[in-house]
Amino acid sequence: MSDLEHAVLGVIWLRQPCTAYAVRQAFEQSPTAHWSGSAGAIYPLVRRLEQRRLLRSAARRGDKRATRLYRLTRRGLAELQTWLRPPLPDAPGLMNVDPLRVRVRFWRALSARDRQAAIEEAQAKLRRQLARLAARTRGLRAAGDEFGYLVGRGAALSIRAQLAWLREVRDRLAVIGP
Amino acid sequence: MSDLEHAVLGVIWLRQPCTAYAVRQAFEQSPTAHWSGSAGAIYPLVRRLEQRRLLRSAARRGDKRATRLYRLTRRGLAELQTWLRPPLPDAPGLMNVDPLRVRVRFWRALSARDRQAAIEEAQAKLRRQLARLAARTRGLRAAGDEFGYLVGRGAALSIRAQLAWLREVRDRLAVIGP
DNA sequence: CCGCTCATGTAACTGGTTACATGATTTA
DNA sequence: TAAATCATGTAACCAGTTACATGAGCGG
Repeated sequence: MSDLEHAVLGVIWLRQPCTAYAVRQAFEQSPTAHWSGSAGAIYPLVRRLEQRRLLRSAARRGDKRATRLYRLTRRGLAELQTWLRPPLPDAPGLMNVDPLRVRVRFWRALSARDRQAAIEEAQAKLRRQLARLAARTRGLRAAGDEFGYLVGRGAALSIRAQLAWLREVRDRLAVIGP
Repeated sequence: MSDLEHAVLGVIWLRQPCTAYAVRQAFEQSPTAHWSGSAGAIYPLVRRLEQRRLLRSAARRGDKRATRLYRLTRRGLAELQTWLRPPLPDAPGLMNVDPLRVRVRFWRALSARDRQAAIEEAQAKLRRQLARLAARTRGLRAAGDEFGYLVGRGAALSIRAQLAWLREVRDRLAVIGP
């Protein structure tokens, strides 16, 4: 089972009973762009999870649409817990993937001016992202969503690490020149 | 064009002239597990890049195999630079994806004991990864690979941020209890 | 000469995305 | 009542993985 399948299980567990549409929104509104929450991904996936008896569903009463409300079965919760508990994926699979870092590997191909510009743009975008995230995270904390808050903190620390790293990159490149 | 295609362009630019096989190894040996560097990905991709005149290739002299040595064309280098220069992807696409953070979002489904165990395992794996990375990065610095070194520093800072975050998670969960 | 590494390749599959389509319900 | 949102779905596509196959070159 893929990480997306497990994450969907998790989202439904947090919000149950909820529709597949609500799951889509949860992914669409997520600050990371890793999963789009596209209809073509979510609806077939949710159906698969129900066929495997990890989810069960019921029609929303007094709704003439095909709307279905999903909940986790006991097996579904067990599967979610197995995914969350040790053993975790190996260290490489645990390391996060940074699209900025991927690019910097090849910055030798850039002029000093272009590097400078790239650093400044990345800093600006990351700072804006950090501000958005902070607002969002405060809301979660106020709403009593402890784990949502912690995840927000993790994202913030991660962006700060990126910013600190960018400063290091800037300083070092200034020293070594073109 | 995908990030992998651009990254392949970058790897070849750094090592040219080099074989597609060498590109595969570069991805396989990378500390992140994001791209496997599988044959089924790399060989067709490199051929595509050559058809688009971003790469050119020649047979290795005195080698009766089908070995081909690739270089970037002027267009290939221009394409690489365009990818590296601003505008960068939007902030969400610039944020890194952390498989650990994804899981913690759902830790409410875990008992206090299991959370504790998960934290400890993650810490252990991240510390080991950090040690491996440090050794590797020292080597790059010694070899005069300035950008390789900086990327290693970025990865190290990122792992340290993860570890700092895990400490925060541990402390906070200890306070709020089950 | 045997086994390992170098080197290329393909077929079947998987796990998504994009784009489109439909219709019920709610809100201005 | 029109527009926006809720809600589900599918077809075509795409990028990348797994697994397999082939063969040259090289070191012990």
